[in-house]
Amino acid sequence: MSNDPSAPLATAAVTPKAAYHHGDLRAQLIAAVRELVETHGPDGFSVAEAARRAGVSSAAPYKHFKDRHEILRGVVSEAMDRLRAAMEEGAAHHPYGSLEAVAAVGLAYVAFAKTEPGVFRLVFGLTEGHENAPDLLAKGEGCFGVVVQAVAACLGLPPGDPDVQRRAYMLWSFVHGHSFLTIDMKHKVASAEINDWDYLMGIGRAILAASRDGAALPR
Amino acid sequence: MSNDPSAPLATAAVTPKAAYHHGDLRAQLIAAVRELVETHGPDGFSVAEAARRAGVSSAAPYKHFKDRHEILRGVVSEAMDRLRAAMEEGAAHHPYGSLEAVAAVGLAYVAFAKTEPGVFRLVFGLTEGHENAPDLLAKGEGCFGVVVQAVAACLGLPPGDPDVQRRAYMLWSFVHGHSFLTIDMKHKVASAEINDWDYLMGIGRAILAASRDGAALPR
DNA sequence: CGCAAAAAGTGAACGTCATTCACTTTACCG
DNA sequence: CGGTAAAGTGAATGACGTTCACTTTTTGCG
Repeated sequence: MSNDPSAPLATAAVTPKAAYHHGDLRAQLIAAVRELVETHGPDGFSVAEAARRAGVSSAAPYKHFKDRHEILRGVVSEAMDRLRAAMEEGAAHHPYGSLEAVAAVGLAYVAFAKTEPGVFRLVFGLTEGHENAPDLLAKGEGCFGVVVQAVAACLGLPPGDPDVQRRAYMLWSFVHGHSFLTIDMKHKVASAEINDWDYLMGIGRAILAASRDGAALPR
Repeated sequence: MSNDPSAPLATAAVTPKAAYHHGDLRAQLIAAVRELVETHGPDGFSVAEAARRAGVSSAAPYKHFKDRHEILRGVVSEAMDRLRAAMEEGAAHHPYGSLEAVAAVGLAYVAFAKTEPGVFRLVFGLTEGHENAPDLLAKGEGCFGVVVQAVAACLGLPPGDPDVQRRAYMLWSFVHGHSFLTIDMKHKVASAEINDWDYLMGIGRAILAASRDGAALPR
């Protein structure tokens, strides 16, 4: 739902429950909050300011969201859709099963973190009201699935293979950590001059190449 | 400063600027905020509640901190001291230059994240008022230095060697990502049954063992 | 077509919070 | 011993989150 980030301004009955008075507020609120999170950090957002930007009263958002947390969850949900799409598109630009495809998935991940650091942090920092949100869990699983699929194709193994799962998790840890350290600038030693593509190709090679001998592989 | 987390309750003139009326409020506020961050998440903390727990009025904290952000920074600073100490202690339990020492540093890192997930997230999620905080940057550098030193000793190279820096950064990315994914439970596939020690030893071996041939090493 | 019910939005209200200010109280130092 | 500066108080201010009683609009249906 709400797959189009830029909602039409005219009187469009997109969904039966979306355009009574305003014109799809829900989506506009999410967009406003996304902007606020990006510019003022994950904490520097307020329902009031989002409502102000959408041109409605500060009570209007509560017709579409139960909490402030639910608005955040909406932003996260939308962001995870975009992240997954970016990862899939990255893989699609390279031959199926190639190491490049794996690296491209990671590159899309890092690029997302660099482009939208505030939202990225929000996605992986949400703790308040998200624990029991099955949709977000499922989307996280979906993102991980993209990695798993690329790794499985590269190794020529089924996605359910535990070795595939383990290597995919390792790659994800690596890319996730690199993304966070990059946007945190808690490194400034090596990361600044790191070429992400070379870095990711190297990591992928190190983790996937060991499949044949298994010597340097953990466990 | 304020190296003792449990401040004495009696009238103790620990520092000339610490025990006029209350009894080292500053430290008690930081402790209270640390608790709040841990139980209610990084956002669910308020100056008022911290002051309440310390038994002072809600205006008292502003005699010790400029902002709420400055309190957070205090918590982060103290946490980074503890993190670094834990990493050093981990390394000290193993022979100097051993692979085990490197893994122990990582294990301490992961353990910290597991023990204090809220504070851990705060440390690496602080974006509001921390950009120009040279002390925090320096402490982050200090933590990274522990990794660098262990890696340098293991490889028999000087800490300034670019190869050491690069490998240390890779290890850090890995451990950082694994820590985050663990506490986020954004994995639930493999991480739950992962034995951290074996995992970290394997990672260390994979990244440091390639020093001799360099075949599977990135770039 | 016409109307009732539900959806969507408003404005005021309440309690909480962050922050400031004028003020008291207390410890220290010359 | 008296002054000064640190440490703490309490009230005030403005913003925010959330609720509530209310209006307005849309829609579904007889």
